[in-house]
Amino acid sequence: MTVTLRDVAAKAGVSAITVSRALNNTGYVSPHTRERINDAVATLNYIPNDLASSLRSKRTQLLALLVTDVTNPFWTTVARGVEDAAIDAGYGVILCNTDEDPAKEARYLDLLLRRRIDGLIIAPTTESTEILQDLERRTVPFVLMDRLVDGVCADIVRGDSRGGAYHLTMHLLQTGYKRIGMITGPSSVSTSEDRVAGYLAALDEMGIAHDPALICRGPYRRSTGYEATLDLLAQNPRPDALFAANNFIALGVLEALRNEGLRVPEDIALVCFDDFPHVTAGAPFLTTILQPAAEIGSAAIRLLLDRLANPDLEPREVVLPTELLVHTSCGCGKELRVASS
Amino acid sequence: MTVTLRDVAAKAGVSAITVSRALNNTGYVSPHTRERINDAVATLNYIPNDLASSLRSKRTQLLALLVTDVTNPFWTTVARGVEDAAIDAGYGVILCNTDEDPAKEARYLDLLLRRRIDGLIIAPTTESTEILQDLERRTVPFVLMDRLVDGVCADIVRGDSRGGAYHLTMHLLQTGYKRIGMITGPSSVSTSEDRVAGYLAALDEMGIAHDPALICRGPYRRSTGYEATLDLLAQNPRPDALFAANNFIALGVLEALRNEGLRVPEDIALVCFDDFPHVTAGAPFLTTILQPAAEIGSAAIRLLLDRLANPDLEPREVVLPTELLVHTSCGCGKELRVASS
DNA sequence: CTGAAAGCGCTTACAG
DNA sequence: CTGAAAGCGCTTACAG
Repeated sequence: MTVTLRDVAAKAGVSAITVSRALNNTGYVSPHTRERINDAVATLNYIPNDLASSLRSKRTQLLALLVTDVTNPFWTTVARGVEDAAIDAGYGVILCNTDEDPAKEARYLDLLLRRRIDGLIIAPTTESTEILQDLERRTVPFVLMDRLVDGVCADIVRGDSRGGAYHLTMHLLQTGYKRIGMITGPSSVSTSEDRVAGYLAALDEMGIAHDPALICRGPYRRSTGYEATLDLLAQNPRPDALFAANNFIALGVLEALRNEGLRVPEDIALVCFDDFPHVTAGAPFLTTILQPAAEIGSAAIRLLLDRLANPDLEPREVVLPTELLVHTSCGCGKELRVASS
Repeated sequence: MTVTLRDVAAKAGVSAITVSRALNNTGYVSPHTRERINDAVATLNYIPNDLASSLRSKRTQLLALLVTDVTNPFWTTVARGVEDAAIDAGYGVILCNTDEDPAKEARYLDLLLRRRIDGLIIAPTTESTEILQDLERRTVPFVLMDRLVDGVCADIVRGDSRGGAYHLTMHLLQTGYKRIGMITGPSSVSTSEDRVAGYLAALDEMGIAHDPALICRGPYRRSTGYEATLDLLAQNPRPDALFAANNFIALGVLEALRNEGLRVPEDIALVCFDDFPHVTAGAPFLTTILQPAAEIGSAAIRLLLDRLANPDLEPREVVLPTELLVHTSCGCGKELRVASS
């Protein structure tokens, strides 16, 4: 029923291996033979069976990318970078969304290992240590992305969270803000603590004592921004600026401020990490630290390919610089200028 | 090196088929044997090879979803609906982004057929006819999504574009707007023409002659909204309301209006299809027709599973109702109330 | 430049 | 309830 290599070989009057060699460009095939084979492939409408070839060759030419939230444009942009770079290298990419859920992550990983992917890029959830150590034991090639994990020594690509947070905080301080509320992710996620570290470093450099009550933590979600903002606004004295450690948190902050009747930046300043590029189209909705999402993706593929080529490589760390965008318009006509540089 | 079924069988002191039966719950295995097998699996850290089992059984338990733009939250929500429903049924889903590019679509399809996916759900690009007819010839089970294609008779799930556009237009007319500019997608995409049809039906019902100059077409992109808005604003008399046929077009419209110094809704009204749910969080940024994206996804899986179970089924069409949301806030504090119902 | 044989790791189909 | 044999559709390794 389905056309196989054997059928093509019969039609072309050659052996199966010769067809394999012609189609995969592995080994020599005379031009005349090649032509006959191509004709046979075309008339029979042959589609090779990658299951069979992968089973035999022990390579699938398939990589996987596990991200923690596909609804976040940061991650879709990373995914685009990964995919483009992978295709250039002749690999396909399977995109999986773990939703920050260790159970989902474990299920996907099991599925992927059963499919015998050649390697994977993973933005770990908050409890990935064991899963990753298991991968190390199985010598599955993988690259960490965005987040470091204690006890796991592997290639990693990430943005400069600490540096970015430092710049964002400095920007606020130099503009004259003094009491900056920091709303960040879980303490178990390295980006979250790195951003706190950058924030503290800037305060320190400017000789401002830091108030622990100004630092709020929670999942990288809208609700975290909303609730933390209400908490921070209840403080006395209340913050004159807020630092949202990611874009979703910033949305929650905006919502809470609106409900409280506070305007940005007239009543309170707001800055954040990442934005919503397709909505804001190059004009971030707040003063923002932008991470080079697509480059993070392509760098991860580069590390992974290097490792596939040479499994004994020492683990490497790639830290990509961030960009401070001081801004301006929210995409709907209302000006949200926080400060100018 | 890698642990195989044979190794597990040897360790458990049974044959390979028995292990296969135990792990797949196919056929009887005595409780005692099963226990020994489970122990062996655990101590050997066995991971089944799905390539081998798929090759033999001719089923991969894998479906594919081709969408035209993963950066559009409408499609990520659809994908979520597809994936959740697929997992419940024991299938994995491979998500592919065609970017409205027929070449990319063809490349993905080739890759997927080589991997022998069991079926696929496809939101076709503007030139998919041949590719889809090829799928029909190969009897690959597939379901169309969002868009009909001329000359292709297949299962399809879509939102009620015509009905939604009718309601949106009626809403404007009943609020008192009379000259409504329509900015829609390419005429080769069925949703685009359905939305025009709904728009025309509403005008007709209210006894308003339609002006062809008020209908602009282009890709479902921001730039289309931007350019068409400038064109429409140059008309005399100029429109008092604009209808953006999708969310990205609406962003371009907003940008153009802002550049022209026009406020929504004081100077001109604006309505659209779909919004940016994660950014606006339930409060659409404009008066909007919402399509039930997740339900479109799960319905597609249902049709596809039915077809896998029974390939001779007559093609079915599922049209899901849309919802009119009259609104309000743009997510950054500025009110964009267009009209009230 | 081309081929015959063996095998990747499973499951099907047939027995008992 | 369990097993021996065959085969899914390719590619590897060895020859010529």
